[in-house]
Amino acid sequence: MPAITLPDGTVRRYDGPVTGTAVAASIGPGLAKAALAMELDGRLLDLGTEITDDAALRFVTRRDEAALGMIRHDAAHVLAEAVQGLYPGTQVTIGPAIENGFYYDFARNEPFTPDDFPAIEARMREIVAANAPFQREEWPREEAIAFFEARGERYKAELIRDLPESETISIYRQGEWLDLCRGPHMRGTGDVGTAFKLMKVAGAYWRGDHRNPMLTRIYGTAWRDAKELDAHLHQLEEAERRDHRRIGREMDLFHVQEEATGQVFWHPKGWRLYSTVQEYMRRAQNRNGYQEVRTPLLVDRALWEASGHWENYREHMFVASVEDEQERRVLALKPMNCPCHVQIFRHGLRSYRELPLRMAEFGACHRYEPSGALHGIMRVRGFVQDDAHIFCTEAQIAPETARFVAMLAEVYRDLGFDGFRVKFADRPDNRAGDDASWDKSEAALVEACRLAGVEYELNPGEGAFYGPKLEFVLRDAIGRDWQCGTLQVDTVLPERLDASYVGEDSARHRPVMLHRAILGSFERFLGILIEQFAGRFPLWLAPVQVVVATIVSDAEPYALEVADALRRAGLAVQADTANEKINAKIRTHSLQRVPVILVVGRKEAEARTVAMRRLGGADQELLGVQEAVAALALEAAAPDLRRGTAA
RNA sequence: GCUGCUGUAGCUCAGUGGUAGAGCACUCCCUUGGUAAGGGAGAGGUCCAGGGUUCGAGUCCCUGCAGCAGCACCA
Repeated sequence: MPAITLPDGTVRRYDGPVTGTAVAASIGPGLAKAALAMELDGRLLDLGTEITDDAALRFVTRRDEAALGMIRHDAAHVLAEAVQGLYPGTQVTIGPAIENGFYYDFARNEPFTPDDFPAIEARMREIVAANAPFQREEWPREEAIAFFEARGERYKAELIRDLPESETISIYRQGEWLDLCRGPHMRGTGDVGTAFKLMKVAGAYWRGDHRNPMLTRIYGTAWRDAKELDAHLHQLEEAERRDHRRIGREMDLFHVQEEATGQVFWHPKGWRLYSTVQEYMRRAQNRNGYQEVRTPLLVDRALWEASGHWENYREHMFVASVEDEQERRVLALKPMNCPCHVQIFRHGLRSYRELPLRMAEFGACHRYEPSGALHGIMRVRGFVQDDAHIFCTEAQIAPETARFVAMLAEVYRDLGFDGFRVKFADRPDNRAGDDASWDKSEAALVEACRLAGVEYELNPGEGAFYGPKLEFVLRDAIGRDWQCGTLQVDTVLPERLDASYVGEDSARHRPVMLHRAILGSFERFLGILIEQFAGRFPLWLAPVQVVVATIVSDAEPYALEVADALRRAGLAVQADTANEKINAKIRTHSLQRVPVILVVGRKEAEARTVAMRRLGGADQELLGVQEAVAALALEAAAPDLRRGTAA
């Protein structure tokens, strides 16, 4: 006699076990038509599942957020059926729903290409139109293995073999086709709808392990209706329009070339942007009690052996060797700054009175990243970290964490980001240090988060090899997430490199090292910043802040005078006195995303005024020269400096 | 690193085994104009590199390099 509680609180009683389909039908024909699946005591289930006990029930309809995942998962099944129908001999493996869509991994000797998509999509639409019901069956394990092996589906057979004994082997049929699947599914293939599209084809390792064979993955996107699909496709276009590689080229910020793969040639405008951010960061660090240092790029391998990097990351380090009659020395370009900072800390006796000691460096690091990892200026082999190490006592971990999070929040806000999330990455499989010290450092970091009021989600097993870390994830203007900041608790490196200080008790103690960065690397962060603003930077960050454009050549001397006044006020200004019409000049500099154009013609030259036009705006403002210079100089000040002058 | 795709002028891209193309950008000339493209002329090429097939290769094949997408990696 199940009693079923609906979301509005009403309770319906049934004489015996009843399916979700029957419950929906007993409530009303509208719901019977709309219900795709159900949530029973919070568990998403097929409508066909029998309800035997008292439970809270909620029906999932197409409008429900939960429907999206089901549409995508079902679409993956439809894709698999379509592919096996069109390309016999292709083995199926797995096909989950993912953010924005789904994929399915196939094993086939021939690769798929996007040219195959129209045929596959057409077949998928036929399958959807046929609306075969999804039918769940439970099979004995051995039977299932034998079935898939007989069909040559060795990946499926392997999956079943590796399922825990306790797991029920469930099979979902859709018409003639079937697949091993945990479920749940909607009523039938028709519920997938038509708002899907195959997107790309790519290789992917079987079970995500690079030692396994590579499968062919087909990605698709799927939505509840055509409007959502269009919005998603539009968002992808927007992301492409903002691509930092494209904007970097269009605005002449930087380039990369074969002779220095994975390293950036910063052009004058790009370097101005870089410098503006670096100067801002330097001021932020100074305000927050950091001492800036500079350490060598090329360091003897002995130090990397001592730190453990040689053992763990040798193949990802750039190694240099020198030879003379006496000896051969092997050095490596530093892949990180920490061991060098420890050398400064170790130089001379340190007192507890000096702690916490915050040592910062804009540290140029080099890592031989795998070729496939390189991406524009976001993932490179030569980069500069806004790195710092805080040498402190265990008791200082919490207050230093709080202080760091406050600094990071201010920096992100100043640089134009609304908010960030925090992830807590705990001990990885491959790690240094014993479990007791991991217990201690993880507990310390948890406590620090509590004291600092930091809420986080867990990112299990993703810590650094020497300690747990907090990861700070930015969300950009079009909703993409970027991990930039980090704070890591390290008790291993001070031990390995023998860092110590003299305590109040006049005995030697090990400091804790907090590794921390806010931007991560300048290269990556500037790439993110470019995409965040789509190249339309606020005035203080813009690499060219003002263009003074003439209408007639008679205004040229005046235009140069105005540009000079702006330059002396510290603004990045260009004069455009070219033999072009003002329309063309406006267009050129607007495409270059220059925030302010000052137009000067005969009238302005005579009245000593400028006509100021903002990027994207249609109207203009007539100002006196001095007035314009003063206003722009004020507006172009970095946010921290503006707060300073306002205070 | 792995799978697939791509590499032609500064940029975006055409190019059928038979003399290397367009638009934009660039230079010069005309034009002196009022807020997103004025007109004309000119210059610009190791067709990624090396090897092979062929009477003949930008085009076909092989190797390498680089880029793109994804996977794996990311101290």
